[in-house]
Parts: sequence; C-alpha cells; structure tokens
Amino acid sequence: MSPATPPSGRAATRPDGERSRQRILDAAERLFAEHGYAGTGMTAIQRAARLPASSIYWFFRGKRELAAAVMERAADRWLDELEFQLAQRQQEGTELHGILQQGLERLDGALPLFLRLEMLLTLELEEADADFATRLEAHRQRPMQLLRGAIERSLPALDGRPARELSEHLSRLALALLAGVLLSQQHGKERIPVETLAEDMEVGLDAVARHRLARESQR
Amino acid sequence: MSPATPPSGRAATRPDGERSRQRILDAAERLFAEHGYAGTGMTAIQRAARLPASSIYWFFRGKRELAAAVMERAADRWLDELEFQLAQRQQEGTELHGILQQGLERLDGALPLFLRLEMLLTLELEEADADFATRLEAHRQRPMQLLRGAIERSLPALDGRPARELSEHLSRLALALLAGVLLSQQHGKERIPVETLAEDMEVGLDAVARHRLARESQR
DNA sequence: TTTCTTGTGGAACGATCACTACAGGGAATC
DNA sequence: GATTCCCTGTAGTGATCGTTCCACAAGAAA
Repeated sequence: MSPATPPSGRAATRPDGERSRQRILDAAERLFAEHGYAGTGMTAIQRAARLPASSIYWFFRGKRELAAAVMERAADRWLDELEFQLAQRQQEGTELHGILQQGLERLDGALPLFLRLEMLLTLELEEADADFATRLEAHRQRPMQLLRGAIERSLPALDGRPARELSEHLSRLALALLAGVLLSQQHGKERIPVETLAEDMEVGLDAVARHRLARESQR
Repeated sequence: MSPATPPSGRAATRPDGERSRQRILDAAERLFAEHGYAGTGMTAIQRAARLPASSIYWFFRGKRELAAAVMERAADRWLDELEFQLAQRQQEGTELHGILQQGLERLDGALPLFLRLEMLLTLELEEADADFATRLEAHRQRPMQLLRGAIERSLPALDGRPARELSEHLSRLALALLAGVLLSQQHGKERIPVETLAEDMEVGLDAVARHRLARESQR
C-alpha cells in the first residue's frame, strides 16, 4: 500500500517514482506557500505537478500528510543551510552584530518563502491537527538552538557576564527580531531593501545603546 | 439592496438588524482568526451567528466583503486603543524603553488575536484580491505612524541627533521586534509569560549596548 | 510466458463550497 | 385595513472539495 523500500536494490532505468514524489512536493510547497493550506486544492496540486490524483494518494496518505511532508522537507532544507552558514561565519570570527546581519541577508533569499509557508501551515493546521503540531515542534526548536549556539560562541568577546544566561535572552530576542522583520516584509506592498533593514538595525541598536548609557550615567 | 441608513430616524424596538450585523461580524472574526479565510466556511459562520445564510448576504455582498469588514472593524478597534494608550503614557513622560515595554504588555491582551487575524487574512487574500489589499494598506500604515510619533516625541531626551531620521529607523525596528515577539508567541506550544519577554528585552538591549560600546572603545 | 510490483490514467463518490431565488413575517407608515 | 420596508427562513443552484475504485501499462522476477 505504501512505498516501503524506495529504490530497491537495482539500477532503475524506468520512469522513477522518486521524481514524481519530488514533483508533487515541489508543486505543493509552492501552492501552500502562496494560498495556504485550506486555500490549496488537491486538484490544483495535481495540475501543477502534471500527475493524476491517484499518484498523489499513492505517495501520501492524504492532504495532511502531504502538507507535513512538505513542511519537514522545507524546514530541513532551510535549517541545514542556516547551520552551514553559521558555522562558516564563525571561522571568520562571529560577533553578535554579524549574526543579526546574516539573518537579514538570508531574509532576502529563500527564507521568506519558507517562513511564509511555516506561518500559514502552522496557523491553519496547528490547532486542528495535534499530530501535525507535534511533528513540527522539533523543527521549531532547531533555529532557536542554532542561534543560541552561535551567540554563545561569540559571547566571550562581549563581556564577563555568564554566557548561558545571556544567550537565552539574546537568542529569543534575535529570533523575534528577525521573524518580525520578515513579517513586516511580507505584507507591505513594496519590499524594503535589505540594505535599509541593515541600516535600521545599525542605527536603531546604536540609538538604543546611547539611550541606555545616557540613562545609566544620569543615575 | 444594501442597508443605506442603518438606524433610520426613530426608536426601534423591533429586533434590530444592527445586532444581527454585529453578531455576524463577531462570529466571522473569531472563526477567521482560528481557521483562516479559506478554512472558514460560510455555513460555519451561519451556525456560530445563529442566523441563516440569507441574512449574511443581506448585510454583506459576499465572503470577501465580509472578511474586509471584519478586518477593518478589528483594525479600528485595536488601533484606537493603542493610540489612546500611547497618548496616556506620554503624559507620564514616555521614553523609548517604555514604548517597547508597553507593546509587550499589549501583546498579552487582545493584540495576538488581532495580529493573527491580520496575518491569516492578508497572507491568504492579499495576492488574490487586489481590492482587499488596497483597502487594508491604510490600516497598515497607522500602527507605524503611531509608533513613529511616540518615538519622535520621546527623542529629545535621547541625544542631539536629528529626530526625524532616527525615528524612521527606530519605529520600523520596534514594530518588527514587537511583531516578531508575537509571532514566536503564536506558534509555540507554551506561551512565554510577558515578564520573561520583558526581561529578554531588558537584558538583550543591555548586552547589545555594552557590546557596541566595547567595540567602539576598541577603535 | 506468467507473475508481481510500481505506478499512471480516468471516472466517479458523497460532502461541502459560496451563493441565490423566493416566499413570508413583523413592525412602521399611510 | 392596506402598503411598505427590513430581515428571516427554506430550499436548492452548479461547482469544487478530498478521496476512492479500478483498469492497465511498464519493467523485474519467477
């Protein structure tokens, strides 16, 4: 009933089923990200993947499992990429500011589509489908852990306070900031260029820092 | 065809139509916020409002106009409240930190539901319905202007730099931060208490300030 | 050749979708 | 009492929803 052993043992010259599976996932990912879960019909996915309905139901148990598979593939793809880039940047000497900066740069690429997909699918499905929610819980903790790790590694250059305590606050704040920038990017008419966003961060954090120092010196 | 003059000129003891209209809007707002636009059926709204379908279509041209009316009412309600609170806080001497703090406090109230509604409706409808998008554009600029005004009024206490230039960056950053905190609140399993979020902001901004100061003094 | 697995193709299922036509009720106005 | 307006109630529209059934073709294994 379900495909247990995907490639079997032999060289398959036949029109492969794995290609069809990926075509379905590609089409579903794009359509879910554009129109949401409930707004995307299985017939629309069929047409986009150029496959009959029966093929979709051969690979996936139903619409929900298809959505979960789409979500997990997209999450893995993005988080692997983020992990790689964070590791690469650390070799060049990461600092706190660089982490946020890098998050912004990623925002201009494939990240918005992924986060949009995540937003739509989780907002629509999370409360309706408990199984879907638990399957995604692990994926949600990964970016937090990635950010926290990167921040902790860059903390010794910061000051003498305990790193582990600071990193929890900082990573939560940084993730929220990045998600928020994405969100405001998402539903404005014209996209704000990433350079402007970086300037916002530069000027904004600078102003906040000066403000806090001024307040401190007054006391 | 459509109700031009709502209350007419007289005292209406009859079971009023305005009550039905609000009942429809209430039910639709709750359902849209829970399941999104495409995920909410007109029949579900009927049942929740305890009214037949014909009544909905007597008050609203269709599902899209109902969604737009829901969105506009919710936006007006929240933004009026925010404006009032910002004005009230300014009399007590607003400062930058207080604005963010206040935004966080609001997050724990009705704001998440409103922003969730806005997210879902705009993400699902914006690209499909150009008319819907333009009707909401004005509402989106209002919170930005509110924040910017509050920040500009609190800037003279900050330092000597031109206020107008700073406030643009700061308000965009603050709005993104607040939206991001909400977003991360939205789809975690357990909600983070507002006190923890406030501590994140306190500790995080403090660390960033120290970090920037240390980097500056090194040069 | 026969048998089996792995998919594809097409047609159709009942349910729900947004939406409408139309008759009727109940209060205000004439 | 007759007329008018506002709103409700019932029934039903065609279209699309997610899903299933079944025949069948293309290699691989027997």
